[in-house]
Amino acid sequence: MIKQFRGSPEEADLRRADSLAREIFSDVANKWAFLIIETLGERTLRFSELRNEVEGISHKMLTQNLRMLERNGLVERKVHPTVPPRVEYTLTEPGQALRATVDGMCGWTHQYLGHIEASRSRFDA
Amino acid sequence: MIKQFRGSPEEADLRRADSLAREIFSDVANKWAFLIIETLGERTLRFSELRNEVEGISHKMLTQNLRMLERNGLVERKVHPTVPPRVEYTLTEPGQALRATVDGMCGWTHQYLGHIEASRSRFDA
DNA sequence: CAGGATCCCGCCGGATACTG
DNA sequence: CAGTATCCGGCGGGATCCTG
Repeated sequence: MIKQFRGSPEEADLRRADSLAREIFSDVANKWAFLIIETLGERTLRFSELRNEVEGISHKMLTQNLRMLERNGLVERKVHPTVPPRVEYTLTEPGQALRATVDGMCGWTHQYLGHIEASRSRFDA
Repeated sequence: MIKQFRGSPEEADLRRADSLAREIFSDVANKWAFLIIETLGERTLRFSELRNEVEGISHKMLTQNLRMLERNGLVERKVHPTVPPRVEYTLTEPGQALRATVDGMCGWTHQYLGHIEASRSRFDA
């Protein structure tokens, strides 16, 4: 990504920004994060609701990814101090922005389902 | 995703399509695949060129992901029967379509870099 | 109900060596 | 140069138990 500015004073900053970008990319570009974002959509859901709707996710993976998303400011975590506790998750504005991308990928998947299935059959032969 | 059509004759097909979609999603929604797609862009690159440009990827991960992408019909693999061998990889049309999504995510990352960094600092405190 | 802590198995993925 | 095969350490992630 960085090819120019070799040795220039801006270089250090650019490298930092670049490595941070890569780090964020690694965090977020994972299957579970995407599915969570997609499931949340514009709704507000509780932990257990997410657990039920994101098919196949384990307790642990859900908490881990929610923490990660919260840390990066993509979801807001709201705790209601009741008993039993009630914790709600909502996409923030950056989260919503990313959701547009994830939506795009879902659309892509459905659009090319046929192509892909055919390609697989060809390849596996 | 599937809520309607319970018990209808279409149900089986829908379930298949759905599970296939999830499978594709799991395949493709991973860091290395994204970075490879992004790196390829509109160019045609050799194995070793990819290895150099996709920073930090190992030999093994590169081959694995290229195979996966080829199998799903996202990249075309062209072998030149010369010695030494020359193998070139190019995004197919479905691959290009997905690249649009990945590009979107890259843009997103850079756009919200500041927000995210700030959010992290807050969270880590 | 939300979620930390722990245990532990499986496989992910890096390093290395070998073929065409 | 591109790619397969093998080995193996580390951690990913599931299952389970425990708190507020």
